[in-house]
Amino acid sequence: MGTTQLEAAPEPKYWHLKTVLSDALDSEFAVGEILPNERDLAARFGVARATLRQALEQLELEGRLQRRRGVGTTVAPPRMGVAVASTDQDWPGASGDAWQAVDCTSDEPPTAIAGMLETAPGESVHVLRRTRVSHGQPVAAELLYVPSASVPDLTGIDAPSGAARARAVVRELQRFGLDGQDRAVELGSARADDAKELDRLPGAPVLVVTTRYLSDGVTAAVSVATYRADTCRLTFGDTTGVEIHHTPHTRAS
Amino acid sequence: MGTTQLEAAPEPKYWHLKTVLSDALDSEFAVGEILPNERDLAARFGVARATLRQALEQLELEGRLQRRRGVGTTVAPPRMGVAVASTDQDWPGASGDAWQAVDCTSDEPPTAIAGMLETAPGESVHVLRRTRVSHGQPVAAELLYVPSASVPDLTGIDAPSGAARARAVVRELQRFGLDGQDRAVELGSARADDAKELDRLPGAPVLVVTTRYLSDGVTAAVSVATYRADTCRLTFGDTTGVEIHHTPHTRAS
DNA sequence: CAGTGGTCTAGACCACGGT
DNA sequence: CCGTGGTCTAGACCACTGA
Repeated sequence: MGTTQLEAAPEPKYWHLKTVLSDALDSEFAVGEILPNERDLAARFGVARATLRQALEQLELEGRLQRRRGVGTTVAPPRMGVAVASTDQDWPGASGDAWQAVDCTSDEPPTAIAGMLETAPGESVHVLRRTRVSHGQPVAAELLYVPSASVPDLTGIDAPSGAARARAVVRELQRFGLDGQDRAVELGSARADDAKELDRLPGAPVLVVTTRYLSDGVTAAVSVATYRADTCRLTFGDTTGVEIHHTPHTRAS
Repeated sequence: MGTTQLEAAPEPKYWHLKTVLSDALDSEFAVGEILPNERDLAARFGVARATLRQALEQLELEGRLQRRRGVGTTVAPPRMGVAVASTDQDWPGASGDAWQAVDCTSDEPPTAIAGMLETAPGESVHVLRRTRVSHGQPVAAELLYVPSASVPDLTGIDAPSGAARARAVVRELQRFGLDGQDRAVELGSARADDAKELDRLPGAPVLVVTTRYLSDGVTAAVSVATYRADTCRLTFGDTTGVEIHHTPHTRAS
């Protein structure tokens, strides 16, 4: 027999702290309420501020807290469900979608994008910037790459750039048939420009949704959308509006 | 005193450091190569170890690095594409899927799950644990909740628990028609049990995929799958095997 | 065993938001 | 201006891995 391991597993302080805080959030705080500042909290729990911050960071990552410099730490509402794909596949800009065109320029795409678009090296494409707002706050920033070949009838548009041109490009795109979409979701950290759009600090965790729009068997456009990982739950499927009470994750059963 | 302010950079040190390291990874290191240890790296860049670690953490979050205690920091291969949904919707356990049944118990589900299953409070359901391996390493751990009503013909099965029973439950599930699936993806941190399964530390960032299986208009089962966020890119759509060269994110355009 | 990353401390200063 | 969270330092010890 021998090794009866009771496993006196030394749980890290910040991990235990996270559990304690999480329970406190459930029982003693209301959504939107402001927590004591980090220095007070650290003193109250008898740990260094860095340790306390490690716990807060995890809770923010899980969407339980929201921290803003100069303001304080508040209890976050449950993550909002954001529909990424419906059963019926549509071009970007289909009527009633939640995206707002911001700008349109012409630029050389990153190599990874150029590879998906199968454009020649150095070839410029239309680069649309769009943002998505849900429940009154920005949830996603998107860069939509559209090769010139996908919007041949754009010559008549006078606006050389800006939101007006962006809408024109989207309008032209919808004249084509859409064969399908390929999507991928991965974790990333917000670039400086996206972070600004999302009202977060650079490096904030984001869910990066890369979508390839297929028309006539070729990639007609590629979209890279970065969603705030702290506030969003991406939904796929038919009943996008269904309420899921709370993420079962990180909660003890 | 560290703050050498000759650089007109309001950019945080760790952020700049991350960029420098990222470029170095592209140009000077091969996949799998071991980096110098954190103390040496910090000294080389003239920063405290904590600051260096902040940069490494971000790079690990983005899937560029892999760190293992007692071993070192290695250059991670590009994220692997993991198919989460195909066009044809299937029950879990459909022939040829990548999941491996591990265990099956009967337990009361978390309240959030019970809400989706619309089971009575306190009612026990089958809880299957499955793991998913891709390219030789574990990528996901799943808990599949199946109400007894969804598998009425399970009485003949002798195995009270374990992998054999898990496979039996899955087999019974497939006898029903599948109306559709609802999926949601969100960021979470690995619970201790999932972390062990995924060969990561507790708290590691994971992509939580919650799937609701609909049959005859009711929720026949709910699955909560946690994917390693550092190594996985979740793919949705028809051409799940398509190679996407590199995440365009976090790379300067 | 030695070396690695993981945790933790007790300070300090900075950047930002609101008053 | 003050108070907040964000960044940074220079140590220390612990837990794990592999030889």
